Amino acid sequence: MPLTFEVRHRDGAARVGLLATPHGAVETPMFMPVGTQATVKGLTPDQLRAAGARIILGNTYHLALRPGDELIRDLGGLHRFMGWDGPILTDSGGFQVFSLAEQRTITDHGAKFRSHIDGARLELTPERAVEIQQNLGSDIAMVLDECPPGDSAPEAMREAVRRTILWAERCKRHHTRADQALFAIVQGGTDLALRAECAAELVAMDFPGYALGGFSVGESPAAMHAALPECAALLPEGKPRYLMGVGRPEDLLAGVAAGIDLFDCVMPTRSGRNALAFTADGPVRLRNAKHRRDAAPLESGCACYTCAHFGRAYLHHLFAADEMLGPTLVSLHNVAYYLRLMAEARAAIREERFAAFRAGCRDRWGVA
RNA sequence: GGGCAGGUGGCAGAGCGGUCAAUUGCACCAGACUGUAAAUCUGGCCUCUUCGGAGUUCGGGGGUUCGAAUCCCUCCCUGCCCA
Repeated sequence: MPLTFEVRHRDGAARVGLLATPHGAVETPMFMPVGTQATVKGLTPDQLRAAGARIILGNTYHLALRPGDELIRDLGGLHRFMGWDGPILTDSGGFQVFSLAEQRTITDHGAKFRSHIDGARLELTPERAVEIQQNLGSDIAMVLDECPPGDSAPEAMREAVRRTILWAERCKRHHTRADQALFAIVQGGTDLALRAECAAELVAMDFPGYALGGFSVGESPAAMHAALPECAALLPEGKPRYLMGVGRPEDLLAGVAAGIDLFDCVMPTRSGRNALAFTADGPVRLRNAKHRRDAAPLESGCACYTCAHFGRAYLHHLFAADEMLGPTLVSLHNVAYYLRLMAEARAAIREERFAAFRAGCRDRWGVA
């Protein structure tokens, strides 16, 4: 078995589980930092591990383009290539079908792209997406899906669901690597009937794990929060559930409450590079002048390397001076904060006080 | 002492008769960031404003003109070159 999953505690719909992969086991709910181009931007594997990261992401589209999936295969696979020996999940490139919309056309055969690097034409088919991910050797691969914008017309949404199902089937048929699990992705936007239809089809194909895609793609956060519980409930109880691309701390807790096990998001690292830090007391914009003389740590009580060694004034200075250590230190803290939040959520679920924990967090963040 | 070149918003630096409250960059201030085309992007940055505008600005003073940052006179100041 390339992957096992076991639910160990429940608190309402929220659950604590253990996900075991060929590169190690991780407790869930878990947040996965995003390392699109075989690097979680600005952080070394050691720093990631120290921040609490146990499983990270890589990207099919980016790595196939550069340096090439065959090259990575020949060099021993993605784990060895990037020096990360823990579990890796690779995204299929489905999100690039969405985010590179300007230079792409979609047919049932696949998505034709224009490389964002040099403009070269290339095509990502379900089969090719699987092949790339098998070459990368990730522990968890994702099916190629079509991820329409949140404000898409109902017909476009239905078409995306139809194609996502079609592609999932082809991915599954093409997938042969025994030490890799292939997860399916449910689309359908905030239309619950469409979600249900998509989930039913995919569940019938019996994947080892399921993701909810197509969230945080333009719809309101409130609409996403409202749809999550029902969407998560459409997925098999005993298999891992992954909410793709989400999100802010409050979105993560909404997902956990709905019964989601895995999350990924660029937010902690991208925001970290842009001087926005997440803390138990809400976001801190380190470029703001009010931190110029503040010797206090970014977050008091935080055990991360950044908070243990530096004050806000120093971090402010690093960003003002455009020093590369600033993005690194704040990314490090943000990743540590996200992972601590997940650890606290797991503890709260074990003690069956998750709802109170979530309410307390929202209170301190100042979220309405 | 003589010659030349200049003095524009925090800084650098455009503009050289009206469309100029004045291009642009930097600095500064604030905001955004959700399966990474992002160490990125957006907005603000003379004063007041009921956000429609209004009032004062381009070294100082005087003048020409319907109209001047832009032309003339004069004074002050800076840089370079020659004595």
